[in-house]
Amino acid sequence: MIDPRLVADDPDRVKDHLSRRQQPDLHPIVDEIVDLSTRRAALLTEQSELRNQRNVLSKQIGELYKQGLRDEAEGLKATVQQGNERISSIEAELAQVVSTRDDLLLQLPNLLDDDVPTGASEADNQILRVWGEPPRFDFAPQSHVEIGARLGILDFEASAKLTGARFAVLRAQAARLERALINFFLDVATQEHGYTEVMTPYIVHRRILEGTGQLPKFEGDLFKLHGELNGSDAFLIPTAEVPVTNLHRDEILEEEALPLQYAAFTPCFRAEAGSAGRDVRGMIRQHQFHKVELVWITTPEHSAQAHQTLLGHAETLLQRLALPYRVSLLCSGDISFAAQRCYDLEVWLPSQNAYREISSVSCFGEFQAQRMALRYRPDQEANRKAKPRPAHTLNGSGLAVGRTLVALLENGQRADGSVELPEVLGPYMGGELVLRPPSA
RNA sequence: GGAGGUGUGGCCGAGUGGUCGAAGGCAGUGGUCUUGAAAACCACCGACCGAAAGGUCCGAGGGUUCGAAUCCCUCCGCCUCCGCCA
Repeated sequence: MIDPRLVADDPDRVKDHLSRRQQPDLHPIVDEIVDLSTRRAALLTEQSELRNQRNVLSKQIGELYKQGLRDEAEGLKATVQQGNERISSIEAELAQVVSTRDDLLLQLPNLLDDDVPTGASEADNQILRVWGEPPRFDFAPQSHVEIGARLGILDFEASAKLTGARFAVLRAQAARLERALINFFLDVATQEHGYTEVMTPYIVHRRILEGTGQLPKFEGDLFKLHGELNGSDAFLIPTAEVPVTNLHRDEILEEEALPLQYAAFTPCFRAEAGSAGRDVRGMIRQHQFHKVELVWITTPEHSAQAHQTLLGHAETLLQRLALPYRVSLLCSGDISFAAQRCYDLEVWLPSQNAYREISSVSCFGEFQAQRMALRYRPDQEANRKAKPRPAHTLNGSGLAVGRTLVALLENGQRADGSVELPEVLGPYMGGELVLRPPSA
């Protein structure tokens, strides 16, 4: 979340960012937070004074008893009891004020980075560069659905039997290709780009999702477990970002330990609420898909550079796979709730004659760190205590596995119905780099 | 699922309802000593809120009390045994 102090001190700046995000309707929330912060400060001061009085008097009572001065002690007790009543009412109001303020704070999206272009929609995103050439076909290119059916490796009828729409069954070479991509992505990340691989739970508690910003606003996008798990509401993760970024919540990391770089393969579960009718066919938009996610935890001084590095890591993967893609910088109206700056990598899909998102590389600044109490202690000069500061977090897909598989099938398709895969996957596919129909 | 135990500062580990934010040890930091290092010795050494005074934090949340790390309740984590299971 945004630093509560910043909201209180410079509400106009916050409102300006909300306007850029096309959300001026949130302005009243800012004003409310300012009021609540003022009230909170007053209550805190009064509470602190009363507690001090209680502590002082309680000590006196103890001593009076030791000296056998019971009557004097009883008199003080009455005073303390009176104070306690006032403390109780202050505490009640304080709890109310703080929880209301925090609820509101959690609803505010992140501040935007200066270089985020102002715009209303996807159409205003800035295309930064285009890599590779969309392949030319001397036949009408088919979609991965047709290709997969002809090869007998994508089976949407089977998945429909199991769980209905927006699921897929992968067979034979498709299943192997999915697994190959996972391993390829993880190997590059861990062996070349310095990431530590982690495997995490795929079910997390509510507060974990609040930490990364999916909750409280987007509960409808998530699959929620029925009933509680270990004492809390629990959800299927929509991305590895959630468990991985939260790995160090409630910690204070030493600056010299930063940056932390994690790579995680997980399935991702998304309800896809509100996307009815969009991309219903095929593997583009699924309730369950696989993704390798790259996560950074670093300092405010290094996060901008880290963002570029991370972007480069994701791009490397597309380049090795020889998939044509472009990079865009999301505008203020299209960028997600928690992000401060975000690049999308979009891969070329011949069947759609369009670039489609395959990776989203975001810098969150301290937004997530504030929410999850993820801090670091800056390197300090001798004898000078350095206060802990919120760390900066980043993440990027590296890459979405299902969509990569789709892109490979569609870009690698040939007139005879076979598909040619890039060289780099050789070791992962047992050297079989051409997928052929069963009869061929 | 059944039974029992346990949860204190970076780590280990004392702790009685009252002056405990918490003994002691280790680690760490600064210093004395030394040519240097080690050893020894001395000092410092948690976090949060606050301009400050001061306040809060002994797994979490409630309760009892003038006062709770210490008593009571609920929850969570960890450990051991049994059962079940990949």
